[in-house]
Amino acid sequence: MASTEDTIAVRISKELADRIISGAIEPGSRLRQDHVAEEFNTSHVPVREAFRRLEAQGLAISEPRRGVRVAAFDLGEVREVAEMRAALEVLALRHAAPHLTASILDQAEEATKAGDKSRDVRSWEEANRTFHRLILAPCNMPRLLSTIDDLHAASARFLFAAWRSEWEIRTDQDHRAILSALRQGNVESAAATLGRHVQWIGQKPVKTASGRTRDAFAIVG
Amino acid sequence: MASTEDTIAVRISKELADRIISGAIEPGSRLRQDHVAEEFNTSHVPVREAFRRLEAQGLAISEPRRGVRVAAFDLGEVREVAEMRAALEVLALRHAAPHLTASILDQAEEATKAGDKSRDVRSWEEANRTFHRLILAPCNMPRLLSTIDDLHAASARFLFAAWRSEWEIRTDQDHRAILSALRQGNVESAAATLGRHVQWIGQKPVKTASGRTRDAFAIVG
DNA sequence: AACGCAAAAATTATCTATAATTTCAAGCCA
DNA sequence: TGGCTTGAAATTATAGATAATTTTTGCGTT
Repeated sequence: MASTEDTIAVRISKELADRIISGAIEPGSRLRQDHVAEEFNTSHVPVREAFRRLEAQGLAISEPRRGVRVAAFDLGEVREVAEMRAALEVLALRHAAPHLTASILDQAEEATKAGDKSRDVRSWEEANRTFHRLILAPCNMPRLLSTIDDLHAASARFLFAAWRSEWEIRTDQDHRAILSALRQGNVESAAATLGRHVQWIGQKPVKTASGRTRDAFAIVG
Repeated sequence: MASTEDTIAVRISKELADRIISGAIEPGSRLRQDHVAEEFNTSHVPVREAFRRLEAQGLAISEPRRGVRVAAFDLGEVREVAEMRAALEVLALRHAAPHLTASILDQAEEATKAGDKSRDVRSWEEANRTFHRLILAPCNMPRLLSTIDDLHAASARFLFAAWRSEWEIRTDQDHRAILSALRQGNVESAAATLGRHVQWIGQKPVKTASGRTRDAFAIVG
């Protein structure tokens, strides 16, 4: 990671994005530029630029003169992101399919196996993201891919919010079905499965701060 | 337009976005922060934030320590934006359809008529954008709508680059077909037409700086 | 105790100044 | 002539300082 290449603003935005996604900073909490600046030993100018980047990714919300806060989210937004991912990943897959090689599909299968073996959410999420990236990247549509990346970041955030600690091992049949369809050159079937796959919304009871339990939702694909 | 409400950075980014979209600033040309700052009578700090916003919209590209330049584009990107718009606008329409009222559809029809009467690209583009916004906004998916907005900005840029001056009047049958399908409650048909509609890429010979002619491409829907 | 007002503190937004890097052009050498 | 070096000018990136706004706190009143 050539982080020395990056500008300070980029470094800060990446670090903050990580914390927001992982849940280390709570939704709705304020991001204070001077505090962040002090933590990273910089002035607040790069911090403000980092805030603009987070805003663009949908991870933070800025109100003029009233500061920046970590974006909140609800079931509606989980659904929205799921549907956007379905639409865009299907589009990307259709364009990527002609350029997929056996080697790429093998790597994607490895990623699936890694996901199935994962004993915690974080490593499952990473493997899952790798799978999707591998089969979509050959579409060669940079704007589409970067939009999908932002949606994956949002997905991961929802996921970590719901499955903070416990995670049960599960084998991903969808990934396998997608790979098998692609290997047979059946792009339509692969696309259809992918579209259904990323719209599957998992549900899980979680304890709230007040001790009560409610259902949390997240995209699990 | 309560531009006094906006922060200086937002005002600058809006103005620069306008110029980039209209073609007043050429693709590839550098945006120099001190020059922009001087023009807007500010320091360069808000200018830098404006640059980050333009970057997020895909209108500018920033290379660390080497400055920001207006994003270039080619036929591939025109196609990419067209396909993303098709996928996302269809999604938005499906969700908006149940909330569409007769009044909204009437307004959309007015927008279509305004487009048909337009004698220049700029007013046609505005009417077209109004039409799409009207029928999609009720989907109530803010993230989706803002992504679509950015894609419309890109579309407009391609359009203005191709049809800088001449524009021929044309009646938009697609818009009418979409409205009629929606009035009959036939969402699937409306969505299918919309998907085809925004992927239609117009082609037009334009004179290059060197006096030669080449084909320019743009999304015309 | 609850409410509202006012002063103090904190915070954001912007400006000015400085350091670091890149660009560009003139001069030099092969 | 052509490519390379070098230094000046331009430009970006960051720091430090200031003005303006918002939030918090504390006090007095009901």
